[in-house]
Amino acid sequence: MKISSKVECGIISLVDICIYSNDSAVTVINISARQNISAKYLEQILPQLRQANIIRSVKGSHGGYTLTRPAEKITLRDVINALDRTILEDVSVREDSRIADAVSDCLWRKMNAYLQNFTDNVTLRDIADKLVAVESSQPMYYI
Amino acid sequence: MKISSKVECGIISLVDICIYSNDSAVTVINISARQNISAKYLEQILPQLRQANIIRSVKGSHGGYTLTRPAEKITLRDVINALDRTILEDVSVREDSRIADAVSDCLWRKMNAYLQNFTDNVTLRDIADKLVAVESSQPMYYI
DNA sequence: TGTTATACTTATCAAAATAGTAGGATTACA
DNA sequence: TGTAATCCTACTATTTTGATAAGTATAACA
Repeated sequence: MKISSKVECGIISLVDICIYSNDSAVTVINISARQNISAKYLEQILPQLRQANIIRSVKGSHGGYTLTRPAEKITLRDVINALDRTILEDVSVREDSRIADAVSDCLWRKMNAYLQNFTDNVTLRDIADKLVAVESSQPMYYI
Repeated sequence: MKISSKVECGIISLVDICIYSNDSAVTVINISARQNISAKYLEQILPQLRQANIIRSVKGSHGGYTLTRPAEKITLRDVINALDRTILEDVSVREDSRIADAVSDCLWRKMNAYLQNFTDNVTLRDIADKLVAVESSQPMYYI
C-alpha cells in the first residue's frame, strides 16, 4: 500500500535511534549518514516525532535524540499518527447518496479498523529484532 | 485510510449497477443522476472496469453496463486493482540501508499482504446486502 | 565569554498525483 | 439518418508530497 516517504523515513530513524543510542543521544547528522536520508529532511520529521512524545531531544553540543520509552511500547500506529494522520483516518469523500453512505459505513470504516488493528500490533521492537535476525548470519553492523 | 475518489466512485457505480440492472443495462446518465457523480467522470472510470472484465458494456441506443458475473464473485480487490493499482502494491521507497531493507521486508510487505487479505474477502454482494439491511426499516428505495 | 555543535522554525519550491472537464469519435438501433 | 449511448484522448486546476534553504535558539566547553 501507499506509505509516504515521510513515514518510512520516520520509522527508519526511530529504528536507528533505537539501535545506536547507548546512553548518548543520536544526532540528525549521524542518522542522515547511516541511512542516506537528507539531514534537512530529517530536521523536518524528527520534531514531529518529538511533539508526539515518541522521542525526546537534547539541544546544544552533545545533543540529539533518544526514545522516550522502550521500543516495545512504540507502535507503528503511534508513528503513523505522528507523521501522516490521514493514513489511518477513515475519510469518506462522498455523502451524496444512500449507496455512498453504505459504502462508507460498511466498507471504509471496517477496512480502516482492520488496518488500525495491524498497526497497533507492530512495535519498534519487532522491527529491530527482525533486523538483528536478518543480520545474525552476517557481520554485526547495521549501516 | 486514504481511498481515492476514483475507487470510491467505482464501487458506488458497481453497487448501483448491481441493484438497478434488471435484464437491462444501466446507463452512465442514470448512475450519475442517482449517485450525484459527474457523468464525465464516470465515463472515465467505467471503461477501466470494463477492461478489467468486471462489467460489460453495450454501445448505442439502449446501451449501458451490466456486471459480467454475480456480485458475490466480484471482490474489492478486483475493483481496486482495476482503478488504482498502487493501493495494493507494496512499494518501498528507500533501498538505502539495511534498516530500510528490513522495514520494507518485515513491515510494508506484511502490511500489504494483510490488506490484500481484507480486500479478497469483501465482495460486491456484501455491500449490496448491507445496503438492503440498512434500508429494511425504511421505505425501499436506494437513491 | 566566545565558539561550536546541535536542535528548532518557517518559508519556499518543484514535481507528481488527483479530481474533474472537454470535445469529438464510434457504435447500434429505430 | 437521427439519436442515444459508450469510448478515447487530451487538457487543466488543485492539492499533496518531497525536499531544500536560511536563519534562530540553546547548550556544552575551552
